[in-house]
Amino acid sequence: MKELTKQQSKVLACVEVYLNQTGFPPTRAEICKELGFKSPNAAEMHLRALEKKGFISIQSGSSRGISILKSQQSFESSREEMPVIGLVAAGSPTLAEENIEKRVACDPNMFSDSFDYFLKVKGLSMIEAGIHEDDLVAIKKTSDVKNGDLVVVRLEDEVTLKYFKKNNHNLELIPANKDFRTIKVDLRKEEAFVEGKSVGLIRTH
Amino acid sequence: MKELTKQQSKVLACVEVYLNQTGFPPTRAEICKELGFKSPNAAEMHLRALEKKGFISIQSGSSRGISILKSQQSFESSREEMPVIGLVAAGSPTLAEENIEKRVACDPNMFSDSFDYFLKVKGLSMIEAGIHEDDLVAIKKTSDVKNGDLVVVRLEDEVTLKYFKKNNHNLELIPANKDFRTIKVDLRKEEAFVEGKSVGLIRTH
DNA sequence: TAATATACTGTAAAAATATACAGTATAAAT
DNA sequence: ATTTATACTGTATATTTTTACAGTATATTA
Repeated sequence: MKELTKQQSKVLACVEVYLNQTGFPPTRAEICKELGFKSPNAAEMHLRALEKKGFISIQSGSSRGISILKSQQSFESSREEMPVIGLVAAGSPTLAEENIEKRVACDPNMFSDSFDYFLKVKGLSMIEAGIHEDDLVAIKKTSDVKNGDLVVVRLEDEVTLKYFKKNNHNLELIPANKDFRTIKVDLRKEEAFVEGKSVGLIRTH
Repeated sequence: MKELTKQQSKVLACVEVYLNQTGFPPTRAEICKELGFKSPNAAEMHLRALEKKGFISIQSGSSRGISILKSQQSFESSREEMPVIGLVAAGSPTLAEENIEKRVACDPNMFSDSFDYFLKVKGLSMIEAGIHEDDLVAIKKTSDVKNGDLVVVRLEDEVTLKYFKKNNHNLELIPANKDFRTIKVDLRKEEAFVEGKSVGLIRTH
């Protein structure tokens, strides 16, 4: 029921192209001219079908009142839906589809630095830094971090969000909660991978 | 010569917002309705000026034939530039141009509820709620708030962000910091205006 | 074989829209 | 003191546009 006929697909493409070129949607007559129809009703019927199938909405009575709901050519990288990843205990936070809890539309440059994904916080280890459970921390993938940065580090099979402090081979991952202990890593004996650092945070109240 | 007057700027913003919300540009009449003009010619003249200054192009004879050439606020199709307002001591936080510190591109529905602007937090009165100085709290304009909500309230000439608690005529505005005192208002003697409530928060690290 | 869906043509009227024209008012510039 | 630019109101009209109605044709389904 949700599939488009060949002609409906053409009409939808025509509307999208027109929109991209002019910045506003075409009239029925313009669609006809573009696709070679001789009656505005041809375009009208296709638009109605597209609306019924949920691809567009038509604002009745308004000229050019067509809004694209489902874009046909929507697989462009221009979408700014940032993935939200749960802080899973095992394995690094990958962007594999199964780890993505949801996506949030926002500007990748809304913080001082760009970022690659959101990490959903579990636990209370950073509570005194004002980071609560279920907050979304914006993570920029990088291993270029300084002491004091809030970083995502993977140790063995555990991923953690902590303050970063390193002196030679001694790495400390410092929580912001008196009830938690600093994780100390001797880099000569154990491995630690810096996955990224936080550039911001969002929370839903 | 390329600078916009205040009104031209408003009209351009109006067109851009309309476009983002509906997917097509507004008519002259719709601009008037939005901005409070009573003559379609008011919109017409501003549009002509915007065209002359190179911010838009108008396809003569076409309804809604407005194309944005230079966007005032460079935002993408599915996002809006949400205003950021400083928490000023005097007066209510209005969206007047002079109160807007900057704008942040993001999805107005990124939180559980839609919102109207960001309030930039001053002071530490909500620190135990994980709300820091300079955090941006997303505010939805409403007076429909419940006890426990994080609200923006105006008292006399002071605007404050606190937890809301009301019993009959006793209003309490509760901070989240032991060093601050709860503000108690007897609504029979003093007035208090609920400007809105928080639906979320963003912070730049 | 009839019914149904797709895909149109052609016409026309009502409604939406752009846009010209004639004014008014105000503040800043000359 | 007069011009100039900004910022409108109010009205009217030609044009654009939507949209309903009446058909035609063809392929597919029942």
